Amino acid sequence: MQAQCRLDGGGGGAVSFGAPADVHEAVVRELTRGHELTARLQAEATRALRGQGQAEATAAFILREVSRAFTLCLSIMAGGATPSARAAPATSPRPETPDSAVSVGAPPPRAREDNVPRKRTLTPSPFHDGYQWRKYGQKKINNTNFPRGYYRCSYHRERNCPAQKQVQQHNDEVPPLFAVVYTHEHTCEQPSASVPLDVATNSASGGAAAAAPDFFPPTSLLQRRLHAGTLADDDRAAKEERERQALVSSLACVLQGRQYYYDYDGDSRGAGAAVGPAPIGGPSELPAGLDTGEGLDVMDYDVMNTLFLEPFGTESNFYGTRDDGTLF
DNA sequence: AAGATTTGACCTAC
DNA sequence: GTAGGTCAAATCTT
Repeated sequence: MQAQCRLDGGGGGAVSFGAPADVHEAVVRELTRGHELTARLQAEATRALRGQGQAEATAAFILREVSRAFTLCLSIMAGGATPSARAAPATSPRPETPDSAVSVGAPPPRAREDNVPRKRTLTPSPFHDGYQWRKYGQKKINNTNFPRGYYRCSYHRERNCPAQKQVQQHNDEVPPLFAVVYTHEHTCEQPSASVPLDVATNSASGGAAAAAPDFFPPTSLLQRRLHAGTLADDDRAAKEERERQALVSSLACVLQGRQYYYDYDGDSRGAGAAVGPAPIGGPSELPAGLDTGEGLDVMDYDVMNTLFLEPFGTESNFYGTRDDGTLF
C-alpha cells in the first residue's frame, strides 16, 4: 500500500500515544475505519457509476485493491495472520479470540463451537455494507449498556445464504459507533448487483455481489420497493433526504474521530485534480457545507480524496493533533 | 395480506 | 446455573 501515514509515538510524531499497545490499537482502529469507508465508497461508486462501463470497472478494480490493502494491513496488525489464515484460527498467533482478524477493544464474544471465523469492526453506519439483512433476534448482553441485534442475510431462506452479523452499539457518543461482527460469507447473488462487495471477508469476488447501497432502514423492505420501482415519488424524495442526512452524519462522525479535515476548492472539483488537504479547524468544526444541502457533495469529494486519490499521491496527506490539542 | 421486527422462551456450551 | 445465540408467535409496517 502506498499510503503514507505519519503516525508515531514520539514527540515529533503526528499523534501522541503512550505504550506501544496504544499505537497498535490506534493503527488497527484507523485501518478499520479506512476499511469501512472503503466499503461504503465502493457501494457509493457502484451506484454513481452504474452503467458507465470503463469508469465503473476501473473504480471497482481500484477500490478492490484499496480494500485488499486494508485487509492485509489489518491481518498484519492482528499478528501476522493472512486473510486466508483466518479460516484456520487454530494456527493464529492469537487463538484466544475467534475474531482475531480485527480487535476493537470490546470484550471478546463468547467462543462458539462451530469455529466459524469472524470479523469484528467498529462503524458509525452498521447497516450500510451493501447487503440486505433481516433481524432475527435481539439480546441484552451482560455488562453492556446496549442490546445486541442479530441479523442474517435477507436471502437466508430463499437462497440458503449463511451470512450473519451482530450489531451492538459501542458507545454513548453522538453519533454513536457500533460494533459489528460478521460471520459466514454471503453465497447469494443479491439484486441490483454490479460490483462484488463482501465486507465480511474483504473478498472482492467469491460470488457475493452488492445490492444497491442503502443507509436507512437497516433491512430491506424499503430497498425492495425502491428496486421494484413501487416507491412513490414523495417517498423516494423523503428517502433520498434521509440517506443524505445519514451519510453526512456518519461521515462527519468518522472525520471528526480522525480529525482529517480538508479544504474544498469547488473550482477545481471534477477536473480530477487532488485538492490540497488542509486542516481547517478543531474536532467540533466541520467543513463548510456539511450541515447544508451541499454537504453530501463536499463529503463525497473529500472522502474520494482521502481514500481514493491521496493514497496514491504525495505525502503530508494525513493530519493529527499535538499533545496540546492543536492540529498539525 | 405479506413481510419485517419485537420479544420471551428455548437450546446449548461453559 | 449462567450467558450467548436462535426460534417462533405476536405485533407492526407497508
